[in-house]
Amino acid sequence: MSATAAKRGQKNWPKQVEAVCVRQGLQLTPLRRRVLSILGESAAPLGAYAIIDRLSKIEGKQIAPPTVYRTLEFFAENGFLHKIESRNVFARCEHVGHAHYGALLLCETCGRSEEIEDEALDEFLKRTAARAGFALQPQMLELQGLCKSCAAAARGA
Amino acid sequence: MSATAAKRGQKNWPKQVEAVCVRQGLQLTPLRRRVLSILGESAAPLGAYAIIDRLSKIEGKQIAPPTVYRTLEFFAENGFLHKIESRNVFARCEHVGHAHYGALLLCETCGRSEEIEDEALDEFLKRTAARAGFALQPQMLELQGLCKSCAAAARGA
DNA sequence: GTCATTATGTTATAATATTGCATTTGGCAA
DNA sequence: TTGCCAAATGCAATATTATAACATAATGAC
Ligand SMILES: [Zn+2]
Ligand SMILES: [Zn+2]
Ligand SMILES: [Zn+2]
Ligand SMILES: [Zn+2]
Repeated sequence: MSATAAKRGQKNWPKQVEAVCVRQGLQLTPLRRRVLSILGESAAPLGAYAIIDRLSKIEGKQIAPPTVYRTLEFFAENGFLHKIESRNVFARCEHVGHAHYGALLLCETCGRSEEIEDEALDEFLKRTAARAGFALQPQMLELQGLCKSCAAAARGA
Repeated sequence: MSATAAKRGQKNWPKQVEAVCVRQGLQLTPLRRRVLSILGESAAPLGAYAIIDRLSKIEGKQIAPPTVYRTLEFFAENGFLHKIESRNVFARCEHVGHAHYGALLLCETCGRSEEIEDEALDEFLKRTAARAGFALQPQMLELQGLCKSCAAAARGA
């Protein structure tokens, strides 16, 4: 994805979420809108406490963790957000409303994540796991590496 | 892998670790041996605080977290242990001394983990990520699902 | 033995996340 | 409208996971 496309995705994400909420009768409350906006503006996925801090600034008073964790849970349950378990951060879903076969590509240098959909990957994994008698759940892989620009920078250095 | 083979692996793991330590001149101290034995006897991967509790029982006094975290770090750095980031637990490496291409298959029901080596999987992932301009680090995947026996039990239920 | 290095002990604290319960809000039926 | 229920939020306490900082002890090289 180009940098332009990434920016477009970032800008559109709150609107996409709002559209799905309207369609499905989900309450997009003021609190949820504020958290949506915080997540929407971040270049890289955010941790819960980073969100708590920003929200507290906006509200002008200290917000307690459960407030934010519950909001994040709401977004994750409804497919708007991915929790990245290997880093304890939350990333916008870049395919709101789509089926999810694929992976999150996580850059170790800049912290950004990119989401790819790939049914062939899903199939490959299922077959690989099946050889060991294992039945995989549907899931987003977390793959660690370097994004295009950080890899280029590393080569240049 | 059969249940018998799994049991063999479990029994042999401390000995394999010891052999590698001797070969590489790594100190297998009394503390490390005790932690090795705790990990060697567990059916499923253990969290740091589970290890702290068991070790404290064995030693007859409360062991502090850094003691255990440092021991786990030693095992992980030397390729004897995998930290499972999605669950905050530590699993015996089932291929001590081998190259690592592959995945940890994690059972959501019984908590056990199984390690597979698969160079083709590694290749597939690299190519998939490369299409997005991403350069993957070598890494063990974490794949969530049901192990053979738990999947069978679930079908039977 | 001296010294440097590695390993362990200990205290405190950081970072991440959840429980439980009180209060408020929003939707809806009588 | 009013009363009610369910969903959402506020809030305090606490649980869980992990690290920092510094002191002491053990080990190995010379
Ligand atoms: Zn997604
Ligand atoms: Zn990057
Ligand atoms: Zn391994
Ligand atoms: Zn199982």
